[in-house]
Amino acid sequence: MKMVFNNNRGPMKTEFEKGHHWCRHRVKGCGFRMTIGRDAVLDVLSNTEDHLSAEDIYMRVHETYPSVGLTSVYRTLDLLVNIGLVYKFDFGDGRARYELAEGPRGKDHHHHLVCTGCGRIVNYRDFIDEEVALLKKTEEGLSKKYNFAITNHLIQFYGLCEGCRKQ
Amino acid sequence: MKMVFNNNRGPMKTEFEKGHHWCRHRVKGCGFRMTIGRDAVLDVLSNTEDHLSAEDIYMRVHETYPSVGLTSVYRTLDLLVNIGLVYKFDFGDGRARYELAEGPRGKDHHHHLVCTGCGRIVNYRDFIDEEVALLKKTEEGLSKKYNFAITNHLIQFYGLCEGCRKQ
DNA sequence: GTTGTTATTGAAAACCATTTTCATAAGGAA
DNA sequence: TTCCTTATGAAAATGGTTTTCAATAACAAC
Repeated sequence: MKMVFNNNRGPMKTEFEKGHHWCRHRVKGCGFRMTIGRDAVLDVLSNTEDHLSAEDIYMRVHETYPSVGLTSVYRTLDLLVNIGLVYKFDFGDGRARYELAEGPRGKDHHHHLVCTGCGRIVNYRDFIDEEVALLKKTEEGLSKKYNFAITNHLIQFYGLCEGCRKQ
Repeated sequence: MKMVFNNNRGPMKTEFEKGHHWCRHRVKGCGFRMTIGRDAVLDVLSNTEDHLSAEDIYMRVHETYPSVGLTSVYRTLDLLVNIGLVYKFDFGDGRARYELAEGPRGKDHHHHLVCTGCGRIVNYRDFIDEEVALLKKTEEGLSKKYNFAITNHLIQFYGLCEGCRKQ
């Protein structure tokens, strides 16, 4: 195994051990095997701020591990979404996008601002507190009224970014 | 021209004239021709509470006008979305769904509760006032901060309906 | 009503993200 | 290391949507 970096006072880390520790534990804890492909996908997701599509992720994984195929990336993403480690989004451009669901400090909130011109996506956290309060209240009300067990929500704003507006 | 119904004190209405008057004016006002297929699609959309896919709409149109093809339904929906008469939604089941954007009294709000089990979709209006107030405020803030011209928003809750929870 | 121009159409083929198939490879408990 | 099972890659299949292209229909001008 190739030694890669040693960023703290613990033992040397291998490629298999960097980043997303809790994710790997979760995968194994759910009874799935940890493989190079799964690790590589988690690695890509935990090292980006972008909203990557399956193919984006495949291309980045492919740089380091050319043996990992697109099919496996799809399968891995599907698995990660199912066990709740990853969120899958649709911004209307015909391909799904994926984001790590939570950081080390717990659930993040994923609200988006989407440019319908160029497809640029901004993750915003402004107003999140107020939104969360309203969402919680709404969620409770809707759950009761419509007898739904609500597990998730989605808020997206669509518009044109500065660049696209100029044209 | 086939006479169909006469539901008020005005002149007899033809099939071409029932329902969605403002929609037809908008289509022509934007420089497009009014055709049987376009009229039929608008007719289906203005007579349903459901969230129909392109194929759903095609099948309903096909009952009355078997000569209208699926391709035209797609093209018409695309046109209607572009001129703002129709909203296109994605609920994550791999096919787009369409809803008339506004009723005679102005813009409606389209917020959804989606069952991830069976795909059932509920349009809710509960909490809309509070949501709209927050959305407006958020919209203004985000517009300013990120330099976006926001034109639209989307709120969806995902969960399991009563029936799906029992399984 | 007729004509002429041009947008619109249907059918079939193309497209493309995603899924399935199936034989092979690799994880990991014993 | 062995063995069983899960995971994998390559290729084919799938399915919603779009494109192509020749034929048709809308509608403005006559």
